[in-house]
Amino acid sequence: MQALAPVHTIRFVPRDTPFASTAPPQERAPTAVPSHAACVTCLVRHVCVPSWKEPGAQTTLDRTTIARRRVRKGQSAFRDGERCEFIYAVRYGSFKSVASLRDGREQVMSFHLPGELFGFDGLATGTHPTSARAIEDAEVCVLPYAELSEAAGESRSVLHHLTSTLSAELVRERHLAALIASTRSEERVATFLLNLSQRLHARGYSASAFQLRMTREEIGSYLGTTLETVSRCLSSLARQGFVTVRRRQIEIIDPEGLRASFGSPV
Amino acid sequence: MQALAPVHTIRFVPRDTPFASTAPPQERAPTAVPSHAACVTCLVRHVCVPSWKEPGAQTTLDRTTIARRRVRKGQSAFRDGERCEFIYAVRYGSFKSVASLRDGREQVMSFHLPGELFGFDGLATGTHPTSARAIEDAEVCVLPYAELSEAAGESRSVLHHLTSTLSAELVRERHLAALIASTRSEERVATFLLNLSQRLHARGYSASAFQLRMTREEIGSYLGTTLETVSRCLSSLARQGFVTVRRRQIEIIDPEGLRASFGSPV
DNA sequence: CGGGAACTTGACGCTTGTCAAGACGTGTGG
DNA sequence: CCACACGTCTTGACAAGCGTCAAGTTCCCG
Repeated sequence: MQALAPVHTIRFVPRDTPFASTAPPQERAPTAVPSHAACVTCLVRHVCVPSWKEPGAQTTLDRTTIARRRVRKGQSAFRDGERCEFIYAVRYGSFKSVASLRDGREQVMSFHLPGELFGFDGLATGTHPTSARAIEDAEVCVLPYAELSEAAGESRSVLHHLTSTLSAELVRERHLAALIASTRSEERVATFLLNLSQRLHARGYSASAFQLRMTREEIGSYLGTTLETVSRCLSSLARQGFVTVRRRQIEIIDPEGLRASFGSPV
Repeated sequence: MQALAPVHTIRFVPRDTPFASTAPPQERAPTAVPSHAACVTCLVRHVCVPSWKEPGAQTTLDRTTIARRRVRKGQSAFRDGERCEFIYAVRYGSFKSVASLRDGREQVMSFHLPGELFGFDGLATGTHPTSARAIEDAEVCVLPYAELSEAAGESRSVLHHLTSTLSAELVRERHLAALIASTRSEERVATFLLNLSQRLHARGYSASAFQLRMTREEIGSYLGTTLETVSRCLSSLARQGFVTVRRRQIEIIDPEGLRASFGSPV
């Protein structure tokens, strides 16, 4: 448990690092020195909640202790039906949000990569409608939502970031629904790879070479198809020379071609 | 243009009114008397933004003039690419949110019924990613987002409603994605009817008999299928005795059976 | 009353789901 | 260190679901 302090928006993450190891990525010395230890060394702090407020401002969040929590592969950050009291920030590792279908199957609703926030789906009812399960060993920061909300009341900047983040989530879900609704499975898989690539790139990793953290089955569930079809589509994309695929190791060889042939339809 | 005043949460809408006419539903005398004329007579005020704040509180919104705007069938409340400056509340009529696909087709992302808010998708980037087109003659209240945001900073209750509304939208989109991803077209159509029924019921209309405001093609686009398949599914559901369908006039005869056979998979 | 939009229904073929067999990789225990 | 077992992935064959094309009907609006 460590208190949170002002952190400015600084990019210090090395670019073009392959997103390959399951171990936490190496942390480097920041190029500027924020005042508190907990976030200073965090790989993803420049997109995280502490960077939301006006530089120099003080909010409730600054007086709040923020827990870090290890979550082992297969364990949940929160479960379906639990009260929604926290927002989570991925420090390293990856998560999936899953809903339990009546027939016992699981529907994957989204994936959460390092530096991304999750848990907003419980704000509406106060109860999480999904579970957030780690798909590899992971660590999260646990932000009490009451304090975050309080900070939003104190700082226009925090409020703005909060609503923007929620709206961005909303748009992402819409894109997914539109993707599934309007395209064939090969295009869905291609778009999924481009999307992963872009998100990893935005976090300082390589956009062209990365390792999938999820199984074919999870991708299939997410994209509204089956693991066999995902496998076939990956093989097909590789045969066409857009990517190379070796199990979970992906290399995007022709991103422009991919975008041109399958780029997001919206 | 009329100023907005405190409005308490009052249910005065008659229940079990068929959702049939395209004309604005008749307005009745409220059972309690809020202090301002503009919202007093509004059919949907008890779910609208003015009801968000603490009873008796004053916020920026109370000093803001709120425009009403008629939108004729086929016209847009806002277009794809426009700056997002307003949130819209449907007074009467219905809207669809559509994204333009690269190939020129249109993807329907959601429908907005009387009493519902829309326009939140533009908060993330400041620009609307979709157009909101009236699918029948409609009227909206136009709430300046800057003032709404300001009011959220002033009132915890407004802030809470704002984030809850955004989160609820998020959950709705997720449900849609999950529905399209995990079910056959007949189940999608059945779920769509149940969802419409529930939303209309929540607004005081009949849950069992209503009129579709959208074409088969729009439903098909929304559900990730084609107008022909929608038509076939409606016929099939009718043949099984769950509903009666006469063009756009829907009657849900066996809601329990529908829910049991096709009820939302999540 | 006429024209067109919206809808229904049928026939056919493509995409994809399902079932099955086998390959590859990884972790575990002898 | 090797063998084995299990999870994951690939590929093939077949069938079902649904998209596409087409023809005809109903309804609404001018």
